[in-house]
Amino acid sequence: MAKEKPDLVYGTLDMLILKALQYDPRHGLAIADRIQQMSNDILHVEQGSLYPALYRLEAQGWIKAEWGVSDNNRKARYYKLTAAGRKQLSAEEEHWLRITKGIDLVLAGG
Amino acid sequence: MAKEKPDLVYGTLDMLILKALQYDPRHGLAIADRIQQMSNDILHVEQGSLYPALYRLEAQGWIKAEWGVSDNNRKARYYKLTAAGRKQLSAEEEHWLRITKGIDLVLAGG
DNA sequence: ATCCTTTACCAAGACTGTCTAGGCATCCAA
DNA sequence: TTGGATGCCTAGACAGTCTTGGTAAAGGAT
Repeated sequence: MAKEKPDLVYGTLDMLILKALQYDPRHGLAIADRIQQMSNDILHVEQGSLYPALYRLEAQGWIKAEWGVSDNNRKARYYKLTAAGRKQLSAEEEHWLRITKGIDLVLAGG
Repeated sequence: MAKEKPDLVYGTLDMLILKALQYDPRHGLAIADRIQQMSNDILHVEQGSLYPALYRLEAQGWIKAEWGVSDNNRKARYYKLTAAGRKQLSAEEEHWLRITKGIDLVLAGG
C-alpha cells in the first residue's frame, strides 16, 4: 500500500497554532482540538507534532505559557499569544497566501 | 536576522513537477524554469531539490526519463508523464485542495 | 479501596523533503 | 583559450512531522 500523506502541510502548524490562540488562551490539547474543529475535521494534529511546535513558538517568544487547570479539572499548560506572536501570525498568513497563490497559478495550468 | 521560509511548500514539489510535465516532456532545468514562470516568479525550485524529486518520481513510475538534446544543443534528460503519473497528479491535486481548504477554514477564523 | 478510562503533558528516534554547497562536462563566444 | 552559460549530479546538514512510548492525576465503576 502507498504511504498516506500527512494530515498537515509541512510548515503550517506554527501558523495554525498561532491562529487557534488568536482570541483566547488555550492549553495544548485544546489547541489541537480547536484546529481540527475549525477545519471541519480536515486537519488533525498529532501530539508528537503539537508539543515540539509549542516549544518552538515559546522559544521564539510568540506565545507564553502558564500552568492552570482545564475545564476537566486537570493540570494544563495554557498558552497565549504575545504581541510578537500576533505580528508573526500576520506575517505567516501573508506568506501562506503568497505561496499558495503561486501554487494555484501552476495548477491552473499557466 | 530571522531565517527565511523556503521558496516552496514542503511536500508540493512532486505535484508541481508532474503538473509542469502535464502537456509536454521537458528536461530538468526546463521543469524548474516552467514552475517558476507559471507561478509568476513566486516559486523557485533549487537544483538540489529538483533532482532528488525527479528520481523519486521516476522510481515511483510516475515519470519516465530519456536522454535527448536541449534547445541550446546540450545533452539533457527529458522526462515525461506516465499514465500512473497522470493519476498521481490528479490525486495530489485533490489532496492539496482538500488540505488547503482545511487551512483556509482555520485562517477564516472558525 | 481498587481498577480503568480519560485527560493532559512529554520525549526519543525515525523519516522525509528541502537547502546549501559543492562538482563535472559541454557548447559557444570573445 | 578562456570564461560564461547550460545541464546534470551528489553529499551532508537541517527542519518539521510522525510513531511509539511514557508519566500523572481525575473521576467513575466495581
